[in-house]
Amino acid sequence: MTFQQRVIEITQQIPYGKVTTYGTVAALAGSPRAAIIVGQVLRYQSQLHQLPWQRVINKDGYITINNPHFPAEMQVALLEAEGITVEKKQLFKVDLKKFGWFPSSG
DNA sequence: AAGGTGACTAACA
DNA sequence: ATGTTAGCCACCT
Repeated sequence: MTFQQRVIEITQQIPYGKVTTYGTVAALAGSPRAAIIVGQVLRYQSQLHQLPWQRVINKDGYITINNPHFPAEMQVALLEAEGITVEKKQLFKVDLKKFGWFPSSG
């Protein structure tokens, strides 16, 4: 079981209408300091595994995606389609207190 | 197999 | 509040 496989499984467990952070996924996958790797995994595997990659954002609630094929605007659209409020006037910020999914801390 | 990369995060300033 | 720096570590080639 590789880190990558764990990331994929955990991402698939994020409930519809909720979001979590790269750091949280990394921690659940067993490497709390490998948050940046979570992003790499999603970048390479999101299409192949049809992952809900849009539900993973950074710890401050901001969308920091950097993938030409999946721009931030697309991620915002996908999140809003799930009923998640995105503050477009504040760098695409999501309220983690309201929409965050943190199984290990709650 | 070794090295470059970066969808992160915590410190600093 | 913004901008830079360092540490991180598994991804890919």
